[in-house]
Amino acid sequence: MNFTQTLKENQFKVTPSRLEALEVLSLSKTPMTIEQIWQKLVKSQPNLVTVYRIIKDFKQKDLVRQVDLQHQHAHFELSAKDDHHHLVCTQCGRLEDVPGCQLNDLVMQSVRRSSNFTSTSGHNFEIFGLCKDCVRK
Amino acid sequence: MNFTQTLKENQFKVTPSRLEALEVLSLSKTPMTIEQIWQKLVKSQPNLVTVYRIIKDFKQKDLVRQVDLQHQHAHFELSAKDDHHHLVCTQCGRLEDVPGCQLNDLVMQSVRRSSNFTSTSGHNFEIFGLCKDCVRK
DNA sequence: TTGCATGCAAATTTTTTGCAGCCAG
DNA sequence: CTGGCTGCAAAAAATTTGCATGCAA
Repeated sequence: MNFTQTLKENQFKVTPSRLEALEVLSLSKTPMTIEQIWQKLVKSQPNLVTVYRIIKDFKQKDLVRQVDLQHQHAHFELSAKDDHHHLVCTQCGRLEDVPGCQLNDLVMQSVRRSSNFTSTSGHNFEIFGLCKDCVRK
Repeated sequence: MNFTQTLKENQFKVTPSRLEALEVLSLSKTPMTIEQIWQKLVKSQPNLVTVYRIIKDFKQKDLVRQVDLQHQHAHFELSAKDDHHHLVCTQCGRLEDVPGCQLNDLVMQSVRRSSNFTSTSGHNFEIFGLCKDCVRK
């Protein structure tokens, strides 16, 4: 993927922090917290505040989506990634991706029946439970 | 519903704040923030910190589920309420319930295919978009 | 009476804001 | 050049913790 172009298309100036943020997110297999993203930004080394701002702006433009794993912080992942869901351990936070998304019909149906909404920008689907390690304890 | 019994079954002492918290949650049509719950606790008038603790304990025992509407704070609703989903306006936070839940098959299927999880305690499904009022702007 | 519950104050943690200087376009 | 971008410091917001007292069981 061409990150420079992605930024330009979304009316962002092309800066090292933004480019590296996109790179880091694209390389991550799991949703990341702001703090985690920040620690991976080894080349540009921006201020933590800047990371907050970058991700917030990305979210506004739907470049990233926010995922709530109910484990302290908000997590973020690239919207461009395939739709998928998450299995989350309520005890230890362990995370597993559920590949594919069979929710599009349901999403469209829900919107069609809604009186207040006519379109959607995305959706979240997380399944919570205890992972096998935490079940044992 | 008998709130006293609910508390006893979950090894909680029966206190005015806890009883009223259950009552308030059961009367609410939408998920509430800690702050909103606190403001509704007019009879017991507990400290805000106490509400944080009560809801945290309830969540631990799966009496309430946490819902992330991506609008500043975490929201909570009674687990006992029927499964349903939410349509959330990313602009103004407007909320609409999507009644019923057609996800049980998908949840079970996901767990069956998972290598790390064997059971679930719940799931969240939120659809984000712009409500009709915010689309106009 | 005994230990969980609560209030209060304070500490932590998380996120946002203001402002000056910097740099991509 | 010029307006958006960033760093730094500080503020604000959200949540947690410690400890003394209170009250349900």
